[in-house]
Amino acid sequence: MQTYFYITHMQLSELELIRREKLSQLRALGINPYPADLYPVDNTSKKLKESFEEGKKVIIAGRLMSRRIQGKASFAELQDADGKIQVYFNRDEICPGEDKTLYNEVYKKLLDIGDFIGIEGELFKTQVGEKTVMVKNFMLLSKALKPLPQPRVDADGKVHDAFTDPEQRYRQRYADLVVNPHVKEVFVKRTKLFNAMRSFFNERGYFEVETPILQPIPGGAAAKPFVTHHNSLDIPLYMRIANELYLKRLIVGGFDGVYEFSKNFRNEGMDRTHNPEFTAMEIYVSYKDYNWMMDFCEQLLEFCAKEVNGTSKATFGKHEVDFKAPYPRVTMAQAIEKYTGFDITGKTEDEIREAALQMKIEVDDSMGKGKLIDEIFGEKCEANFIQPTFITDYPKEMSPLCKEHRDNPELTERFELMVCGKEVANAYSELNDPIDQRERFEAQLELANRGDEEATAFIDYDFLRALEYGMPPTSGMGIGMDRLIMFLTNNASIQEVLFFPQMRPEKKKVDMTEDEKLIFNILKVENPIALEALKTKTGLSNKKWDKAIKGLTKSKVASVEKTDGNLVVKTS
RNA sequence: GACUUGGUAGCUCAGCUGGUAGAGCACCUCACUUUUAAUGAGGUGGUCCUGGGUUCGAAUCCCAGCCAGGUCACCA
Repeated sequence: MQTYFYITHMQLSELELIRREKLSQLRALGINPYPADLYPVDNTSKKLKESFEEGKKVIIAGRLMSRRIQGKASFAELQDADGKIQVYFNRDEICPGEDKTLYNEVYKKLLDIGDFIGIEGELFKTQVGEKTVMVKNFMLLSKALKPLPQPRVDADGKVHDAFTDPEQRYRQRYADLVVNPHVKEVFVKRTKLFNAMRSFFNERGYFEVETPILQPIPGGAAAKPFVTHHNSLDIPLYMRIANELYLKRLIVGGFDGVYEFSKNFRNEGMDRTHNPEFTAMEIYVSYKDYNWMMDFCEQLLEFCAKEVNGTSKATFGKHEVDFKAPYPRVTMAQAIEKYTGFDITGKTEDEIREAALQMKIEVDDSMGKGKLIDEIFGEKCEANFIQPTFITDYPKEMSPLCKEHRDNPELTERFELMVCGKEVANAYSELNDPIDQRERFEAQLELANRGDEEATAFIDYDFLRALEYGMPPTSGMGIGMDRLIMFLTNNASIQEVLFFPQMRPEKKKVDMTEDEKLIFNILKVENPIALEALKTKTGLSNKKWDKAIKGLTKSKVASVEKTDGNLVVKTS
């Protein structure tokens, strides 16, 4: 028990120990640092600044974020959900009587930056004109035991000591949000985007639904799924990689338009633009085609951009992007011809492979015609589309869920929306011919067997059964929500737009090293013990011994004492 | 996965060819009743990411590993 106590104490920094000490001093004064009572807040920092009234009585609450103490008076900043406001603590205002404890002890000595406090006071303006709350009474609402990072802004608006280390910011997003208002703003915009899309769809009568996240067959996209296991059914289940096939089942079931914000999971690599879980929005509307969906998409995005940023324009890195509709529509063949000079129309697989080789694009025998075209597009064209552009009419082979093009059986009625060289949306005239769909699934299976990792290796027979009951002509679209919000908030990294991006687990620091435990176990048997004897018993090398015994004495588990000229080790 | 940069106090960072670990802010003590990066004086605070190696001596050099960022590849 004792060991545990000392070790845990060792891990606390001086600042943390001081705050714990303050905690017990507060309790000694009869102050509960974590009171249960409701605190009757009637204002926010934002409201106070917007509708300022000299002398108005207000009750606010928030975190203490900075303090400027000048003896018997002090200015501080209180931060609530809306921002910060200056508060003024004056000893004689807070303690009108003889007892000045509340100011001298509680406020000056026992409060810390980061503590939540409630304040009753009156509005006034300082000599410099700063809108301020004159504190008449205050109450500790919650004590902070860990010190926050403290970025400060100087007179020129320059930020000093900003909390910037990405690892710490992502692992401790709570701290990031407290001290970095611009980070909070990103997530406010994220939610605005979701709300904007919802209202756009709802106004048009489309219906928000929920479909399974645990699926027996992971369909609707080509991606490696996470596998889990259901105990009582004793079957494998997969975390969804897409929700497409379920939403189409609902169109079969008779809904005119359904949409879902779908948390998807893909067991693939992580990088600046990929997180294992991410959010897609998928919408399906019956009796429409992909031409209609392009109109719908550009109107949707213009609306969303304006709702989020107040303008259709957005800055992304060095690019200025304008989401104002309409967007250019370019077929894949036109795009390839424009950027490579090669016309793919009517060419055989071998001719295209030859062309790709001449463009120095890596190809292999597992690649079919569609895959080759996709490679050429990805390599030579994609990056050129900065302003929102619809790329249309993808090769059939790449699009197993998409209806064949009405004018060309080698193509499909599909578009992707490119922004800054990246895909933001993907849409089809949905394939609703059950026999064609079955053949496409089988072709995918064959591609998968041929070694194409992107091809789908599962056939969802229940989905085919649904199609056999009849699905009306339907157009569907998926939008990568994380990617879209990256564009709208000018963030190059997906981690900046997710509250809690996936990270490798933090390693727990061991309380005692193996060598320290070895020494400690000997001490438990023989205590005190001569230093030389102890060292011999451990059998440790000089270096290891030195390190281990210093570790123990430092954490005050053991101490070395000199008695009669002999060094003796004993536990503390 | 490859390459690359980094990990030193609560935060931001410095630390040269190896020689007793530093600064600013924060924190603690004192002074200061309208300041705003408040101010003045004094002080405390370190597993230099981890583990090996070289060396009389390693934050520094070498090897291996962990974590993170970036670039590229792969992948939606």
